[in-house]
Amino acid sequence: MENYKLFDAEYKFVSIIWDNEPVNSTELVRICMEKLGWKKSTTYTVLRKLCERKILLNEEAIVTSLIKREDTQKFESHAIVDKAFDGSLPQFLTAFLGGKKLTEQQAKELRGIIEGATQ
Amino acid sequence: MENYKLFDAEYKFVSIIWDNEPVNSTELVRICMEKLGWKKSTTYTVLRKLCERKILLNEEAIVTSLIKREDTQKFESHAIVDKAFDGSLPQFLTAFLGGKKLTEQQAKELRGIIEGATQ
DNA sequence: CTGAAAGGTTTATTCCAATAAACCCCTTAA
DNA sequence: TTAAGGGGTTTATTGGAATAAACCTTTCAG
Repeated sequence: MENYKLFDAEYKFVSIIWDNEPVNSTELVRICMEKLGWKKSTTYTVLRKLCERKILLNEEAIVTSLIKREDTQKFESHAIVDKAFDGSLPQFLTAFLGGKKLTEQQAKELRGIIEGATQ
Repeated sequence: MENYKLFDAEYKFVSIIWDNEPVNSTELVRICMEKLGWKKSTTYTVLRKLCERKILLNEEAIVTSLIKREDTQKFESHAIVDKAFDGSLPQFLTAFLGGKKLTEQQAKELRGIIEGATQ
């Protein structure tokens, strides 16, 4: 879904909602003021646009998300791998590690994820 | 280096150069026309800006890159992991796999990369 | 000599993400 | 009855990415 594409400001905003939902809209205005430095109208503008795109829901001043954090994470991870690594996860991993060494602890965790995904 | 941040159009452009360098500027104009649908002036405008930012070099109509593909790949991979996965590679990997299974072949390749990066 | 091609630069235009100012209506407590 | 919130919408403004039109100089083949 091309729908999952969030711009930077939108991403920060939705992250706040994921961290706080369900959240009252006035409370959301307060949090965005504090964490993003946004004015009230900015928050409502961004909120409305994301509601139109069916990414958020604002019902009786209660804001919730319609897409889960994991969904955008999956989308974003594939987007970067496609864009910059020719779709190859090994290439991504190699670039990310970039010659740096992993501790045994870190390696173990990664191995575990791979084993868990192996047939 | 905040320098490695390339916008979408810039990224496509630099990718073409990585694939073709050293490349003559007139030839580059031809390739960008073909692959990106860019007019000559667009190519020269983007080229000049990237030269000003020391990302590309245009010397006597020979264009080369000053930063390597691996450098931006490393930058971009860390950027996304920081932005969307709280800096956690395991979280990235989990989201990327998203429940999908790996073939033994794929798992083996990933394991190999991890082993290669283990102390 | 000339005109076409190579190798550019200067200066705009367009589009849209990001942000907000200025309103609006409704409820409720003093 | 009013003014202080709560819960918004309408309409701008701005800044920068993306793209290009128009123009320029030099070289070189015919």
